[in-house]
Amino acid sequence: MPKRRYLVTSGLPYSNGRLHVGHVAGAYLPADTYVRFLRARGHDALFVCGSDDNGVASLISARKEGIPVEELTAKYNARQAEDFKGLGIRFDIFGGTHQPGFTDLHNRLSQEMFTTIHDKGYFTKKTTKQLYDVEAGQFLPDRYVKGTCYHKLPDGSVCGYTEAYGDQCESCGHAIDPIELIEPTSTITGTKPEPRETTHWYLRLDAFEKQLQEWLEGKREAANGDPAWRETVLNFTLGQVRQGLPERAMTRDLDWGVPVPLDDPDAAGKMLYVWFDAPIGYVSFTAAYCQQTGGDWAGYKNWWKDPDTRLVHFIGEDNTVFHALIWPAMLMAEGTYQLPRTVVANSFLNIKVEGQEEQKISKSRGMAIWVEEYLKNLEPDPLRYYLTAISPETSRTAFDIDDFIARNNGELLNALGNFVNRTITFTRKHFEGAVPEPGERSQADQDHLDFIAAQKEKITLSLDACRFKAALAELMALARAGNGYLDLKKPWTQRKEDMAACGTTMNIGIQTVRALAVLMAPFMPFSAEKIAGMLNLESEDGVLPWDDATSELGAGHPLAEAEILFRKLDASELFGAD
RNA sequence: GGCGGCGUAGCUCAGUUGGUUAGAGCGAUGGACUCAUAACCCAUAGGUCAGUGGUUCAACUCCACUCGCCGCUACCA
Repeated sequence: MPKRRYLVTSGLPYSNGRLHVGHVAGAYLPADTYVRFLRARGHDALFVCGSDDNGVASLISARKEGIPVEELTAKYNARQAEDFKGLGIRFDIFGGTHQPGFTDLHNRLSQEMFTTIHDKGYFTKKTTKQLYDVEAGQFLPDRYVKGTCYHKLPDGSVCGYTEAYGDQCESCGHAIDPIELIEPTSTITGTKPEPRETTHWYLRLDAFEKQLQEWLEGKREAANGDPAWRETVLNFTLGQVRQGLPERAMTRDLDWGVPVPLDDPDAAGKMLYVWFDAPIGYVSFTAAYCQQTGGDWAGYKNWWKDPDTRLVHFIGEDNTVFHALIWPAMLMAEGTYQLPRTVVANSFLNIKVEGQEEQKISKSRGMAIWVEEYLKNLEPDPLRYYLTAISPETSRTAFDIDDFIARNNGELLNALGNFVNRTITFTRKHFEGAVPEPGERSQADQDHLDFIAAQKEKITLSLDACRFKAALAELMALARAGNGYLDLKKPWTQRKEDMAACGTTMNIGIQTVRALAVLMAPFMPFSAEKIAGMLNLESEDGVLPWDDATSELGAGHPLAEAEILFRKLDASELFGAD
């Protein structure tokens, strides 16, 4: 297999809060698993992420917490970085669009892209009326305006719902133009905003409709080693294209962000739209990485402008429109960058606790499992395992605490952990702490070895296709088969009758343990590392070469003492409210 | 209203171009074993694949409609 070069990104987390399990399951854990898999197969991979610090949401949060926005984003950037580290999600670089050491490069690259697109004529300059909060001194995004719904119902009356937000009325369901709201109120200050004129630059997405459509249509099938895109992403984006793509404003009236780099009085005091600069974060963090490791930030071009680099974005479903339509359109407009090869979008994760209905994860209602809290008491691998097992790849799924406990105890502990433990323990005890001679293999022995190879192949295919849940199920099938094999061969009986036959069984048992260690490493790196320790395997920076799953550990290879991989969990001792 | 998705065993879900008796895990029942974190293994039970109609030699799989649930509808990210 030829060595390939990958640039993998995870959607930038917004640096105005902590991370919960839904974030992890969406854009971060699958990406980390994928990168570990690529490296195990010998490919080059650069894994890039960082926080999204700009935009109005962090300003609002900073106001709420009563601290400067720089302080707020720095605080959450650091805490999120810790969370990722604790979970074994290992980015090569974790930057931030407004963090010290990153801002200069980020602003520069963002402004360059804006300028290039502007000079190529893909922006339209337009002046519109928007609501302005005089007290806060800022224009209000739709969502931050509240008022009475003006929408006329079929019977001729007016909806009149008084709690309607500026984007949509929850009572009649109609989309709202905030300018039309009756008695509008700013949700920031509670004052009445006034309409003011403002000028912005709109990206002409319509100019790229055809190009986007052809590009997306080409993603239905796997090609050139790139997987087929998920149907959910294609259905959504192609549906949008079919309906026609409107112009979208790429600038905002704000004082926090990347300044609009135009020599135009109308651009004074304006910033780039946060969704314009956020994906450029992937580029600027790459540049920062190049600067930190090789001294030359311009090295980012070797990743971003080289057609041999495969750019893969992992995101949550809410980011689909930005990563699969707007961002590619920006890249098409700019003209010198490579387009994403793959955009992997996961759906949201709901949460379910005993006695209650499944519901959305919610900060305000305390319905969330925070990574920080989890890591205080528990090991990362069970969470990595569970979140992959219930990965919302095709539709929403729910984090169910009872289910988490049941899977930890029944699958990780009883099936996988116990198999590793019984195999190592028995072999050490009866074969002087080393791998026994393979001896003569029966049909059953060969069948089991064939099964290992078959599972490795299935897992490889599934991971290549970014089907993490399916790959993990095949891994568990191998652990179960290991248990079945031992029960079939009964080495505890063989030991008394035919020591050589017993040695053959345990030799194959050890080969199975080794295969498990290699194949589970992308999913559960900490546990894989423990098994590697028991088997005295060489691993380079935590990477176990993928093909070692089916290469045999020789007779006489020493074994270390068995170590408990997973411990039994009880729901009552975990996950206190909030 | 428009776009999209979902509805498969008691529970959670898989079913990759339509093709033989529809699968897995958990749970339940019965049996076996004792190397192991009282774990593991084997067997059995259980489904009119939401419903109706259609295309086809053949449909869980394609088409139409019905019922139920959900998401999105774009300057909040």
